[in-house]
Amino acid sequence: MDKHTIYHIAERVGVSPSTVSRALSGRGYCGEATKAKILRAAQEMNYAPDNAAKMLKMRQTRKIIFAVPDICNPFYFDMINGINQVLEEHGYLMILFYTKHSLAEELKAIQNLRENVADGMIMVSFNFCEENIRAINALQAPVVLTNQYVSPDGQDKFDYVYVDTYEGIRLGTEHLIGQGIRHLAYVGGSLNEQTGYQRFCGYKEAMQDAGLPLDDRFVAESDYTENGGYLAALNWLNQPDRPEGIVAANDLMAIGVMKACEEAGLRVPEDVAIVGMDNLDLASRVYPKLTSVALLQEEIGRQAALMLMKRLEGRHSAGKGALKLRPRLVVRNSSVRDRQA
Amino acid sequence: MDKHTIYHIAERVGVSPSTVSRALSGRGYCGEATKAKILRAAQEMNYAPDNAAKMLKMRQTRKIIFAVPDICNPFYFDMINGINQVLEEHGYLMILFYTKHSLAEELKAIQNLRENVADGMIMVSFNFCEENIRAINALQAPVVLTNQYVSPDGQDKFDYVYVDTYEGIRLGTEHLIGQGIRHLAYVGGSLNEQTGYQRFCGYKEAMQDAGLPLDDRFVAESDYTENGGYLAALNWLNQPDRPEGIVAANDLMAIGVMKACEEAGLRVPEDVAIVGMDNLDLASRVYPKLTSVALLQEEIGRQAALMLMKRLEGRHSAGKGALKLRPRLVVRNSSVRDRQA
DNA sequence: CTTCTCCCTGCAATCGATTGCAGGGATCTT
DNA sequence: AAGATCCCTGCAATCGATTGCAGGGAGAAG
Repeated sequence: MDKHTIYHIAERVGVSPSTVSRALSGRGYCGEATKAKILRAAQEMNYAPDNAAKMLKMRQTRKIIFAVPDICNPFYFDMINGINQVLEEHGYLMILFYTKHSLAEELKAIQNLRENVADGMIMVSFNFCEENIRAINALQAPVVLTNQYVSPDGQDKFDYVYVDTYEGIRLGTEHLIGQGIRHLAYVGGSLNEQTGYQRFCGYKEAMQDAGLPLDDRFVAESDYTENGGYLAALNWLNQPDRPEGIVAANDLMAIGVMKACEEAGLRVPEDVAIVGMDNLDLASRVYPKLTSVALLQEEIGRQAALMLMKRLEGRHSAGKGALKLRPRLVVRNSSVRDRQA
Repeated sequence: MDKHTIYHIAERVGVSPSTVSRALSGRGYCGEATKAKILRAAQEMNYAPDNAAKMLKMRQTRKIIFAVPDICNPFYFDMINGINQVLEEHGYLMILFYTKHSLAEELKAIQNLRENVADGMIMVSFNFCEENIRAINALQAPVVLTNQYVSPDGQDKFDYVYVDTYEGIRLGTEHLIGQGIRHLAYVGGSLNEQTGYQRFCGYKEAMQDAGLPLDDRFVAESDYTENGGYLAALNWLNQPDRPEGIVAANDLMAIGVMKACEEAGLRVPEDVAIVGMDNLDLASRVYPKLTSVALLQEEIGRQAALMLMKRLEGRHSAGKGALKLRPRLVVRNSSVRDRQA
């Protein structure tokens, strides 16, 4: 039951620790007879190798950090799932790090990498700024981001995998326009942040291309929560010229919008048509079912993990990796007037 | 940018590595002047301590494993959240380990503990059997289970925190009976597994206490998935003496049951009243809103983590810890006939 | 019989931080 | 002035596994 080391095994079998190490790891020469004796002794003594010692000597942890802004958002669980599939195949473990949308926590995650807590990191960040980008670039360990990020100078050392959310919002907006709706509103995230701004552009350009006017009163900067969507919609629905269609930059906000419609006594989609984005499990369960843009989060997780594994295994070491996936519109009842809910 | 060690700092400042270690860790004596010089040098050299070396010498990792059967089930998100709150306060990281409901994977998680990958583990297991119980008992590291588990001999060394799901199902069943429903059905998990059996007993005893007959035809052993609930209900709803009320042992199955009702053209709750258990976020979002028994998963996570922290900090080392939380019924539309959906 | 390989094994250094022990200097006590 | 006390610092061992180097034995080749 006590902790045994290779030294104990060595003593018992009557060989040197190095031989034990070679027998157990399979590296280097080792005679069949001694190897068998060593393996049997290890078995009998219930030997387990010490991870810390291995880490120290081998200079690798076989762990990666997944830094995620918000554990509560179901969006990320699909990513976790995708990442985990790949890690498992490669014999890595996942350390889940919750950054709470805060720069300070992201820097803590980065610090953990500096301390060799893990071999690499996959990060979802809404806080791109000079400070964390510099910190990431200074790392030895590879990092994969899952946001779109346009590097100012093209000098950044990290890879990224992302879905084009500009195109996603554009798809959703064009879908509503295609339903004959001309008076639209948009609720998204902060416009000061790259992702939030790109999504808004998807809306803006779809409107412009259809020759529709853009009204500031019907564009809300919110926070990706259900309540945020609810509040934005509540404001619009009281106006005499309320919108007939609302594009939300994620599903949670779209669900908040639906709730506001319900309270205002408006029917979805007859009075107000709605599209969301993320295509959460939830989207097909709310009433009416929510039309949403699928962002393939599981696939993103898988691809990000694959990219990280490549880096860690030394292949693919030159150049920056970037992979862009295309979103897909999933049409349900919240946006189509001639369907049954 | 290169990796620096305390030896480099020592050389630069002109002291010994031990002094550097003392200055940085704050343990042992160290003069103020030298300490200041050392801290400044560390700062300038961008020094980061090596986690592996620290782990090896200190014999602790400051990580814990959370072994969870199913990453896709939203039930566990809340637990992760609760656990994480406590870990963060104590400066621990979480390694997420996905056991896929498989004994082999649970044993792998245990093996990781034996190899000192983490200092302790919180585990959700539906595979209690002699093999993994023995493996857990043989561990040095503390383990907290979040299932109810009645030890045959009282000799087990692990703690547990759980919600009494027997009482939960009983609450749900009594609620339906209280609505005047006399013809009930129950869909749960395997009866060969402790948790599954206890839940069934909650149903059975509530029925018996109300003087209602128990009919094997209306008890289904399923698998806690939406589809499992769907199939069980489909079978019942075709019968001439279909049940007026269905108790499901979790929300996903309850939602499957609702789907079957919808397809069979039966109204919920007018034709069939339904209660679930878990009180997922989803329960209040489906249509009609699902009455469910809340199992306080976030609180369980928090309590389990607290118990583990106590063990790791050496307090509370004697005796087995057990904490039982009481479930709570949340009444919504799926079970009450005189409400609006 | 000698020489050259080819295996197998042991010695000892190494990864980077921590810590018990002891020595030395400064200050205080009697 | 001698001894006691308190700080500060360095030496060296330690945690447990890995690995380059070299020595030794067996067999093959000449």
